[in-house]
Amino acid sequence: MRTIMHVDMNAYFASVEQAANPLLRGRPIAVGGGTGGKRSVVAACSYEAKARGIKNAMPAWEALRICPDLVIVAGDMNKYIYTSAQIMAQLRTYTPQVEVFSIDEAFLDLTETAGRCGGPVAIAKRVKQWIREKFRLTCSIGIGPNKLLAKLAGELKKPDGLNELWPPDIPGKIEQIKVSELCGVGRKLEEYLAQMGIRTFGDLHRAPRAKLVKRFGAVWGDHLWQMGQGKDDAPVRPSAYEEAAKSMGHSYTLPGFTTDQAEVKGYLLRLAEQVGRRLRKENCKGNVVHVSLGFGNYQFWGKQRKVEDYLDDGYEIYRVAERLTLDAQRFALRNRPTPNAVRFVGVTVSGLIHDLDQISLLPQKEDNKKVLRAVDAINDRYGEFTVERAAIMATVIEHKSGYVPSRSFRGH
DNA sequence: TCTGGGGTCCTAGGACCC
DNA sequence: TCTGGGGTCCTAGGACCC
Repeated sequence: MRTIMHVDMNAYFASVEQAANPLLRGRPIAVGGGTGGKRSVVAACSYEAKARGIKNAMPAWEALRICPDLVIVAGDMNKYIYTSAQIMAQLRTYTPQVEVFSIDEAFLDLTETAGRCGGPVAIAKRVKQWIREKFRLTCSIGIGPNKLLAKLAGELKKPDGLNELWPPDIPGKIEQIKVSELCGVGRKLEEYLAQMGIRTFGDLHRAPRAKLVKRFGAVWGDHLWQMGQGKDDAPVRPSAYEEAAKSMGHSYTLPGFTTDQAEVKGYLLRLAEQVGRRLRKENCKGNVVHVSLGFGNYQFWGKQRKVEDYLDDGYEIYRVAERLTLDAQRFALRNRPTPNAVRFVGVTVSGLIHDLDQISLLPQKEDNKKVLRAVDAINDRYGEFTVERAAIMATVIEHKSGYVPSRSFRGH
């Protein structure tokens, strides 16, 4: 049997901010996410805020309504990445088998090494102490025979917990856990399972395999059944084996609705340029362009097309995306009382190939390449969109939208 | 009560080829 | 001429995660 440990930082972003600033300690605080302003959401909140009813992903305006003295702090991603990297490095001193699951979560396979360090519980205690002394942060640690049970074990004791879950505890100790606590069971699946009378882990444990397979298909049905038995074969995968990205995209929610085609195209171009820049930075190209528009009321329209060439030039990506949106007009006319009232724009490129310097297929025109590299260099040095195409500038000047491109972040 | 942003994986149906 | 079965590729859409 394996020995797996799951380390989960408690209220990570918010705790880092409280550790850095004594004035924030003991107070309900939230770290803002999204694009900022009215549409921003709570990316992470302190336990004091949780006690007041604040939840992750809650819109900022709602959070302030519930808790007027909530302190909203602008996130500082660099700080979180820096702290996280040091914690992950410390975890690797116990085993090289560390899977960085997200910025604030990791799995360790201690099967080979726990014996030498006095057992998994002793390791967990040392990890918790190190993190507390070094960063003033707490974490929850779960230990079990696989990732599923290790994560669940930690989940049961929050914050600052240390808990074990082994097969004899199935389903006893976790009989009453809601199925939605399981990684992979979201809102919809929870709903479907409830229709079958499956609400708790205990219910799932007793559900016949055939019934689950019949309802959810061979892949998910079997997966759910395995979970119900507390089984999980998934290996801990060290980050060295991290797979290359399969798609890259950016999206933007407008401050309000717009019916102005030119404005929509301006956003489309801007997003395409962002995607292109990232593709070049990561030294890859893609040959499938996806575009999606939101028309309000959760009416989303999307279209994708595979193209002949592999692209990393934002303007070329834009041209494909722009052509794809021609259909969107018809969709909008059919589905919306107000035609073309766009609220959301997204551009994604997939079908990625990586490490182009070695492969060097589909040579681009040399001077065009040089221009792109020069623009990249300037933007790398002075910030995103210091230099952009004239069409984008026109959009910005015209609408003064206050658009701030931002990479997303969120922690739990 | 309602559009945050960036991803991955799975299913299903149609087109096309042999 | 009509029909079959198997495989692959492409697109659309849904669900979920952090």
